[in-house]
Amino acid sequence: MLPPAHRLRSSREFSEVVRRGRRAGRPLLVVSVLIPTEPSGAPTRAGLVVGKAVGGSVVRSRTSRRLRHLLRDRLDRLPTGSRVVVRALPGAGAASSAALGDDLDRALDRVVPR
RNA sequence: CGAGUCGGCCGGACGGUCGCGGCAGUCGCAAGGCUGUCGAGGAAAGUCCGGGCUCCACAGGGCAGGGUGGUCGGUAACACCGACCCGGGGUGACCCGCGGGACAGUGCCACAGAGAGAAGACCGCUCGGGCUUCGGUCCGAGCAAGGGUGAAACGGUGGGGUAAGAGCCCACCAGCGCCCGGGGUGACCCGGGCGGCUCGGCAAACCCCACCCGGAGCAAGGUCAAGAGGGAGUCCUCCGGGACUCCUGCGCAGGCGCUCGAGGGCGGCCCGUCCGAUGCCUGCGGGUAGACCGCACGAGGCCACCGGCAACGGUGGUCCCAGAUGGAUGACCGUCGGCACCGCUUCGGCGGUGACCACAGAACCCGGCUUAUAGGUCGACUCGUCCC
Repeated sequence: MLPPAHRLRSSREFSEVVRRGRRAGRPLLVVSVLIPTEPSGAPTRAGLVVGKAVGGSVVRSRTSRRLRHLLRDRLDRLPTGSRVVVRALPGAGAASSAALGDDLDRALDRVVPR
């Protein structure tokens, strides 16, 4: 888990970010980001989607733990107050942390304005 | 030393950097910080049985339905466990058994075969008669020993008997039924006697018998705030607020009813019985959830001693051991260990390479069962061979 202040908690927020946010796909994952119109002091919040297509429960848990650690180190790259959802694609279960981090970096590059 | 049987345990280790959740303490108005401590499994899995717990209007009788099925014990309970009995397998340790009833009734027994149940005569055996090319062949009567079919053909061996034969008769054996004696709590076992001379299998076919079973499930269920409002979220904003979406003992419309009772519960049906009034039914629109409790001290783990063949029980001591809720229990790096492959080898090993490291992730909690599982380790026992 991320610290409570940085978590997305409800199903409604997840679908909102995925539906209305900017999206960037990579072979292993898809990143959706919803950036507030005006910068605010609110914390950046994130959530993961790791579905059954990724693998069994052991594989899913391992994948989401890896993604969580990778995402934590990159939260400061997003404007404060933005919300982000990372969805793992079927290949993610077999990927190493390094490969996942690579895809995550490239996706964020395309989604975040500089 | 070799082959094997049964059971128990472990299932990566250490270090570094960065992190997460619970609890306790402490600092702080608060957000949060700091310190300490704990933090996945033997199957957490499949969700197949059994219970605890919670709610329901205490759940009664009959029918229907479901389950169990050697005996005795263990247990909260079980379809589980232990010991024993019976049958089968193994030289043995030991293993396997869906193990009540086939004289309560109904039904089925494929293929092959003449015949699959109070069955049957294909080859065959015997006697009589006809024909004969003297090899046989046809008709009638008797028979079921031998052959053949089959998973299974209705006792076996020997003798008597006969035209040939047959429990037709006799002896022994097997089997069935009944009786007596002995052992065992019991399933059952041991011994003896008598009887008709003989009776097949399938109940995981219907069925019969005995015993057991109320339903729904932690999204169970409860507490708190608001009082026609409240809560959650998004967007806009002139920061006063406004708009929209969703949820809810909420709303709107129509209907029925308040002891002459709408409607409903007691799993299904019947009987019976109970509940029942700002209540109930129908339609419209709307379906993954405000916070907290339940929620982790329990049929609990470990260690002694006692009882018991054992499963297990009793007494005493000691320990506190996950509790998340978009869901913690970890991520990365290094060293070691193991495995596979390659090279070298003085056969002891040495070096290198490898996105090689079993099955698998708690969600109310326990007891089981079943299934998955790389590798390692310990113990008891059996058989064979050799040595002393």
